[in-house]
Amino acid sequence: MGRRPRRVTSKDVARLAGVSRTTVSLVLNDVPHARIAPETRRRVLEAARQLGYRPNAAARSLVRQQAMTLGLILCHPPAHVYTDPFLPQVLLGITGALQKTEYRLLLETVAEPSLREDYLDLAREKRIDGFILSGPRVDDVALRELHKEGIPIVLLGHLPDVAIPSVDVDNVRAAYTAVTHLIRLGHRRIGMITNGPLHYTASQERLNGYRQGLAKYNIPFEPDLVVEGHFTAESGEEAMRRLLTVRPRPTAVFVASDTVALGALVTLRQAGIRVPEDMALVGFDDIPLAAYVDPPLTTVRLPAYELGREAARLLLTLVAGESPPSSRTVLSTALVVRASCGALQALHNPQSKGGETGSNT
Amino acid sequence: MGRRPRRVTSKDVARLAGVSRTTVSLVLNDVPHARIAPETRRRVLEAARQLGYRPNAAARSLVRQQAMTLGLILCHPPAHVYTDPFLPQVLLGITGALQKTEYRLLLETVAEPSLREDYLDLAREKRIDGFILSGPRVDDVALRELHKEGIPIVLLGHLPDVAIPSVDVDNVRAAYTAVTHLIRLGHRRIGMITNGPLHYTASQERLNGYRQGLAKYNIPFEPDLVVEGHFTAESGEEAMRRLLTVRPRPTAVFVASDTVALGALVTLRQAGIRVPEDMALVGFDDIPLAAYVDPPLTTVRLPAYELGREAARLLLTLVAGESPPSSRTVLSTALVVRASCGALQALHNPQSKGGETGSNT
DNA sequence: CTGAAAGCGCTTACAG
DNA sequence: CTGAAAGCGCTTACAG
Repeated sequence: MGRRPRRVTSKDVARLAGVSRTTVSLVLNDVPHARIAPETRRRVLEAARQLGYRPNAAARSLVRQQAMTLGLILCHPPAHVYTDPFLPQVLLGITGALQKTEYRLLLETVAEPSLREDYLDLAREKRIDGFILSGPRVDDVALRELHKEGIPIVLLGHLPDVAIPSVDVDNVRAAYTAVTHLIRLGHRRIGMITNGPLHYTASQERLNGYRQGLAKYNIPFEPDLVVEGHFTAESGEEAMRRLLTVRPRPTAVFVASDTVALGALVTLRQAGIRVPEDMALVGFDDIPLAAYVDPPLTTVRLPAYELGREAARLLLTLVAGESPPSSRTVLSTALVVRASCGALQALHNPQSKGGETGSNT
Repeated sequence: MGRRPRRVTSKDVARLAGVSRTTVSLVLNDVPHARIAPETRRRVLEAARQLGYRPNAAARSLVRQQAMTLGLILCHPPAHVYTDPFLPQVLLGITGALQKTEYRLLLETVAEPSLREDYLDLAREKRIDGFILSGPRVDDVALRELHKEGIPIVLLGHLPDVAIPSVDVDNVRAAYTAVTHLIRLGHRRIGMITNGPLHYTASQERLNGYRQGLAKYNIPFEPDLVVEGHFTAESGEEAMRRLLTVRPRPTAVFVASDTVALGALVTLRQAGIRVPEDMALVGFDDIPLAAYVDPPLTTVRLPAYELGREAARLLLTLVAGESPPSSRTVLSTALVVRASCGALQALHNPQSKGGETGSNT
């Protein structure tokens, strides 16, 4: 490590350009109503360039009362984040939307117990001007508090009966589509493995979609046919084992997470149950690898990149003080039909991997 | 959006506690040599609590000349980040290490062309006190410049002939282990699919490990048997197709990325080539799903969480002005033997599917 | 068209 | 043991 070079401040630039710091600031910030002589402007720009001057972010934040930083708060249990093949895309969507702006992204992961403290402080210290909260929980009181205080917040996912702007997919509808797809393929006895515990809004909603799908076709709901997953492939393995003990055995299973579905697939393989011949499977998420497992997974595509991008855009309008066009953005999902549901087989096209897609919106 | 409540500053706390702002600062920061009367301290603490006071981060940064923020710069092409099942774990490792500290994490993704500008500015604006750079590239000049200026930097990965502290695995050795494992199983004709283009240090090194493995056993290196992957499963599909045209055909392939290997697996399936009976496969990374594909992937485990954690720890000592115990941390990898390499079959593992267990020689 | 001055909210010598 | 004052590096009315 070398020694830090002397800091260069606006004072240095002013001196070199032979103007005041005011003028330096005016020029560098391109202040609208400031009329600066072209020659002066040139001199300032040149001096700044020559000195490699960059305005100090802290000083600027202090005077502007803006951190120029947005937060991304990840409220998932470690087990989830760990296997989340989804996060990178969301991240890319967010940073993509921020790219042309002066805003930067602060990342915070929140362990369960300390929910409150952490991002409350982040906002109160004015380290961030607003934030995206991924994986909001119903029991999160700090969140409602912050929202009341006027901190710009966007939920990735959503919360019932809270007016916080959100970006999400219609989980109910998506699950409904997945299940009715199986029903139309002739299945009447369809199991479900949830993606996570039911206090996660998304888990609950996907379960609702499953029930609505059954109801639509007058298939009675059987609690025994629903097993809870816990985000991991491992939990899918176990859930499927449980499901296989139910009699009569289901002929199809809707697994509300591809990662969990991969675990289920392993159990099926070990039990010598062929997919889709003996058991049809539909997943959820369309993780990048869903097309590459055997058999390729029929699943519901979640627009991860777009979710991140839209959340960031929404937050950007919020911190700009504008009111957003809509405070609840719902992006559409699409059923991606591959081999695991058996639909392709019915079409005598066992090789296909891309599959047909049908939008559900 | 409600209206922002009046900011509470140290002045408010001082007034309520009946002391000066100096005393407030002294108490709240627990300044070592300040002797504050217990009763005064209590009053200050109580006032701060009552008002929900949190020191303004910008003001604090300005006076301390520390942003209390560390950067994580992701220098991967979008295609890589997109499918990186690895990033969440690294992230968790980093935020875990930062949890007990006052440092926060700023995330920056860098698209190829604009390499220079972006994080140069971040550092020059003093928005970050130092950073972790993931995926350093040999042609990155900005990086060397910043390092010369004394900005604390830790490389996730490493660069030849640069004295920047780094955290990495020994890619050469890991690849060597993977390849010699195949050789010991009897293979003599072993192909390789790289994880990415060879200007990535890691890709180059894994290729070197492959060559060293062959050399050790006096197996001549054949350029035709090496095909470049590009981080994605799709690229693995294509690479394997190319490899299958080589005559005589390899009996085993080392794929330096699990994600890429999954693509290779698809090609093999489509060609009716059984793994491991007709073709043995060893991957790299041990992505969370490696154990859940068919056949389960033998691979090299990369300690993703630990890499993130160690990088953060190293950076923390650097920004604290201390010199680190070692400026090059090398974490160890481990060969994880599953079914795809055929080793389990040789042991008469009951799990293995039917078919001959013929020797691979 | 440009500059002097105040102020953002802290911390930290320096007095007392 | 505690307070008045300076200063971190900017921006922004306000004069001129």
